Amino acid sequence: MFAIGDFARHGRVSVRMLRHYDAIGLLRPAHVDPFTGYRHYTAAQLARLNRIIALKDLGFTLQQVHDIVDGTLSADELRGMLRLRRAELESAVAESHARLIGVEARLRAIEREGHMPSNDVVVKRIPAVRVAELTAIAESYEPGDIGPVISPLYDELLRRLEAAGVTPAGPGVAYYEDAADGRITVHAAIQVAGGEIKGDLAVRDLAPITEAATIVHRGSMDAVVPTGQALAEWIDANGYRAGGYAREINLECPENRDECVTELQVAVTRA
Amino acid sequence: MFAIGDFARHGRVSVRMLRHYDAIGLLRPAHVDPFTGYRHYTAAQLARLNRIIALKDLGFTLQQVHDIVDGTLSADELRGMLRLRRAELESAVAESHARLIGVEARLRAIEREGHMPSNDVVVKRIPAVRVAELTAIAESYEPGDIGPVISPLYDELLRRLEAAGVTPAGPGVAYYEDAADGRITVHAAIQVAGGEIKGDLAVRDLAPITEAATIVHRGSMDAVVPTGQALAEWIDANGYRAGGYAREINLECPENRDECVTELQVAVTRA
DNA sequence: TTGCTCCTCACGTCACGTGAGGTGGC
DNA sequence: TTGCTCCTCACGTCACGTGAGGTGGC
Repeated sequence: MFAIGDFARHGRVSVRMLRHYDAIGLLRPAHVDPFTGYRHYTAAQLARLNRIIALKDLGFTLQQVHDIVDGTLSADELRGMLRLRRAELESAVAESHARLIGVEARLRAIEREGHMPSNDVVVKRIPAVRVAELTAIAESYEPGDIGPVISPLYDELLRRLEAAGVTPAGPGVAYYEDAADGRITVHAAIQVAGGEIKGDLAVRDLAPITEAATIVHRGSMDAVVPTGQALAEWIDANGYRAGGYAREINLECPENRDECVTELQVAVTRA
Repeated sequence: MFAIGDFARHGRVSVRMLRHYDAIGLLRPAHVDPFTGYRHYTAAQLARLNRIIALKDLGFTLQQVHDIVDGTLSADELRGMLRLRRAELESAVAESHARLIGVEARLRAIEREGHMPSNDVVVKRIPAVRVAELTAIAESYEPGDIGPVISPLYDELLRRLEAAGVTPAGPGVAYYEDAADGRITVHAAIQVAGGEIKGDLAVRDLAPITEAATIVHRGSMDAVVPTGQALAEWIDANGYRAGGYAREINLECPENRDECVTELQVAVTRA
């Protein structure tokens, strides 16, 4: 029989852990003195303690350890738990690795520029969104070619929405597709509620994006190029690959165009 | 200006998170209605939110994010934080990977044997320990050759300790080294307290073991071979390599030799 | 009037670490 | 008598999730 301190020493665990395992019923002392409350353990219980520690070291919760050690799990259920744990660990490795890539990219950036990049990229899921839209063709993806096309498109879109008695349900969304001869199809869209829309307007559901790299651009869209470039560099440095043109979410655009706030969203996949 | 719900939607965070960031001073709303307490955010604050989320996604704590975003950290301090984070992430990857190896080893064992191995191996640090000991030579590492050598050695050791007026400070420790011609030096040792020991006894400090794979053997040491084998198999299946013979810690040995409890400890390194 | 959004507490999470305050045996 | 070990609470950790209970504007 060992006192709790000796047992803890042999098992390389803390006394507090043994008390905790007692409290949750995972490892009850072989004997407890009814007067003093002192716990006593047998050497044979060290095997059980090792079993517990070994499973805990695999990352199982104490509840799971309890189920495995004392539960009446079939071999199949055990296999299932181990497979699940394996999958979780694979994700954990992948996630830590992705973070590592991100930290290393920032370290390189700080070496290059002397400070951290001030404009931050976030990867997130974008849900599907219903929009009303008008489209037109622009000569190229240059801001100089896009601006003159998309501005009147939005003016017209808002006019028609008003005529149809519809109030936008969210921000404007501009997006782009390749057209023939290197030209670009420009979509001037705005979020609307679920129902039907009468009048001269196309209603579309934009597909959700599982993983979109996003960046916030502040100022006129005429000056979006450096922001777009920062986004592209981040995507490259963090081991992603961009798929297509960025969506532009017009979050706010007051009188002064230099105070507009736009979010760029581009679908990405692991390179 | 966005109400908290809209701002949360655009930022893909929960309303609760925004309230939390307000509470800890990480992201204060641009405006709070003095009557209703309603929080309002500007689109421009989305850039700050993204900055926060991006850093959080690298695994920094909110306190660290706070320091990075608002603190007056020099480029050097920033570099230091990123390097530390990098090191932490490297360990995290290694740890998850080691766990993954362990889970996979168990899955293979369960496929092979239809159930989980019942005898569990734990890797732990063994601190240095001071022992008094006697040594002798055995013909081989076979239990049949070891037993007859070590038993009288322990009898003699205990006799001499008693003669010297010393009480053991811990369990017996047997360990082994290669001698000439394939023979084995047997050390029959027992833990003693720090002071001087008079009399006919060698006192030695056994070196600590940084990483020891350990297993608990129950029963007579005559039947230790399968336990030793289970330990060796685990070491192999989990990507370690054993260094030398196992130490045997005699935790408990009552009259009935079949109820002895012994821990085997063998130094390991990553293969 | 009914939804919807917003608000402020406040508990729960997970596996213990870390005191506080006190007792029993050498 | 002084250390040492043991005991039982009970708070703190980290970043929110999740009700409970209530209010303000369309």
